[in-house]
Amino acid sequence: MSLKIKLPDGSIKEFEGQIDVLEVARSISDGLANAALAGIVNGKKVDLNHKIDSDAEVSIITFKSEEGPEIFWHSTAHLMAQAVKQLYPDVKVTIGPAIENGFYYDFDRDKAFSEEELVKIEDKMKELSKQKLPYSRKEVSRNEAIEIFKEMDEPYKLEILNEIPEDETLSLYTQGDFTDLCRGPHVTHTGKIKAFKLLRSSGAYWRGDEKNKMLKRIYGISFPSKKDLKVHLNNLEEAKKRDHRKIGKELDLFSINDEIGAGLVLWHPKGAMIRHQIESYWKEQHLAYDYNLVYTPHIGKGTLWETSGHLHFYKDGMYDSMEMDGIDYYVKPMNCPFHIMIYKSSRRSYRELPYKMAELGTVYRNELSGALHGLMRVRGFTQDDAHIICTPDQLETEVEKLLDFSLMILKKFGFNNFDIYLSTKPEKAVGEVEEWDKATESLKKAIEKHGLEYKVDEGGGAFYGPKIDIKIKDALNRSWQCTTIQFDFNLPTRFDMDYIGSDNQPHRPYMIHRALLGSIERFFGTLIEYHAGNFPVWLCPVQVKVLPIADSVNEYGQEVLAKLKAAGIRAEIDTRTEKIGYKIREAEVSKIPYMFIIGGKEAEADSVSVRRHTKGDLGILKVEDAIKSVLEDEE
RNA sequence: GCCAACGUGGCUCAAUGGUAGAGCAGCUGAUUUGUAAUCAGCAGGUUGGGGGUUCGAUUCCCUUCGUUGGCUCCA
Repeated sequence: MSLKIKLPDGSIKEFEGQIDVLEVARSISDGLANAALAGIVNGKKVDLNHKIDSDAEVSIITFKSEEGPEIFWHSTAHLMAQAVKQLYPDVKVTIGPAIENGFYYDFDRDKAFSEEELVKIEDKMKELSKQKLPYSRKEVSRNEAIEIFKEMDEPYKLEILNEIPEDETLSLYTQGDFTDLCRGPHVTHTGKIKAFKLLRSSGAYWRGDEKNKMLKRIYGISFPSKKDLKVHLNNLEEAKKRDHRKIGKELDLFSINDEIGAGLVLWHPKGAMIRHQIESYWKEQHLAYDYNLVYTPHIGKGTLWETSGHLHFYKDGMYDSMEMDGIDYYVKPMNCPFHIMIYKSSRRSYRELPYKMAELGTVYRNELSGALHGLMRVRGFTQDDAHIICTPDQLETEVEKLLDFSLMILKKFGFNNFDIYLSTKPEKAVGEVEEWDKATESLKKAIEKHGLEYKVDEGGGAFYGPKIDIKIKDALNRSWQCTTIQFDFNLPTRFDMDYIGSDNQPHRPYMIHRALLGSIERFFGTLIEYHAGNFPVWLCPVQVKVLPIADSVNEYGQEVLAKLKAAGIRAEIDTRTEKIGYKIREAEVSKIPYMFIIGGKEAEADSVSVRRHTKGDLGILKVEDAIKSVLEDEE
């Protein structure tokens, strides 16, 4: 956050860090005569040493804060907690932060909050908002805080307080009869919160740990005005329309069948055609970039998974073993061990490195039933997996190439907006610190070389290495991880991988796992939502629909169809005896990008009337020209 | 797995403690049509599965499976 304000004497002051700007704003807007203009920066009160008159001109020049709405949401969370405590005094409060899209507050209560109760809470919040209760800050020592929350009988707050060092000073925020332990900042008073909506209630484990008690969480969103709220709720409605599950059904792309099993996807002909296009492109590009395409089995012996460590670290995620000839086999949850075995199938020289293997490898993971979500989280999926085995010297170049390659592929699918995350060493990790540093640095350099913005997830790496993740957002603004580029300091050692260097000595290679699309299923889901089913032309299962106006031109229609097919375009013809409006509607609903409409006029002039999906009639073109424009659109 | 909500013909949805109805899709016939729905007829459901309460349940209860929203996890 940064704050820049202009004082009455014309001087400008700037602040960085966590600023309780609203505290500042209050001093200004309330126009307290001769009030000291003060703010809170990084939790400390800052006196700006300026006495101002009630009508003095103090203006905020810039106030930048990524967490801008979060302050607002967090204040709303407090307001909600106050309402809940007033309505249900026995409920214990826990925590209630702002999140990416709104806020939540977790309460300890036996019963879940019903929809009617949410409405009741909303009404109470409205009431409290009208009272314009100021949020006041008070600083206390930890021990004072403990006394206060003991008095209030809030065990969760006490649990938090007990973990805080004794000499720490804490802040409490109080509005009306409600006090919460909170770092702040907050809006000035509850009256600022004019529009809010409690969206849903759900269960959530205390501190996110399934061993703990399941609390009852309420999610909500708020805005300074009713209009903003309306726009937001409207956006949510719009977003639902592009839900991949809905579009997948409407366009007959895929299904998930109860009788087969949860999280197991059936790709229908149209979805399969899109997948075929994705995979063909993927293979073509990998070959062009010196990857070796490989195929590996779906199951492997238990001993293999013991060596890899999966049976130790990942057993819960694996399907149970099956026995054959007294030996346990497991369905693969990952492809790595197989690729490693290909690498190890012969002595490798440094001259062979980097050695790259890529496979569209189908894996099965036992995801929790409650976590399954359309194509986004399934139990059987195909990763576009690759492993790059290289020397330490090659690391940086390889990472850079990889990022280039990833971005090129994502762009081809029309993705231009995504979030990039760099995840660094967690506390528990294998490998040397220097190795981690070197690898992390090379990842960072690669991103920065592209001038890309990224967020650092400190300690968010896997235990076996740092990684870059690229996430794409879906219709409901949830982000889904697609691309992942991960280092691995674990498997090369576990499998005792080596290569013979120029010094004729064996050396341990570096290994990079990467998936660009992530899984074909999730990628497809994201693709559907991103384009709302209006896929780029090169992916469309049917690119052109030929629509004869009457039976009399069906024959000409067939000729046009043949020409389209000869040009390599996926085309169909609709020769049913229906009105043209009906045929067009069907093609539009199916989101077919091009309609070639033909009647007597077109048949005579060797032409077609071109209609583009969502754009309408583009006029009459010679068949060859029409075909050419479709082909151009493919790129 | 946990906390909730939901589960009616292929799809979208309606109805009731007395045993299910519409639109779309499908089928049949008529219509030969100029840029987003031609008309008519037909067929289709033991209301996710199992159990219970009841004279009677799809409607109430239990259980199971699944879906949805979260928690957790992750591609």
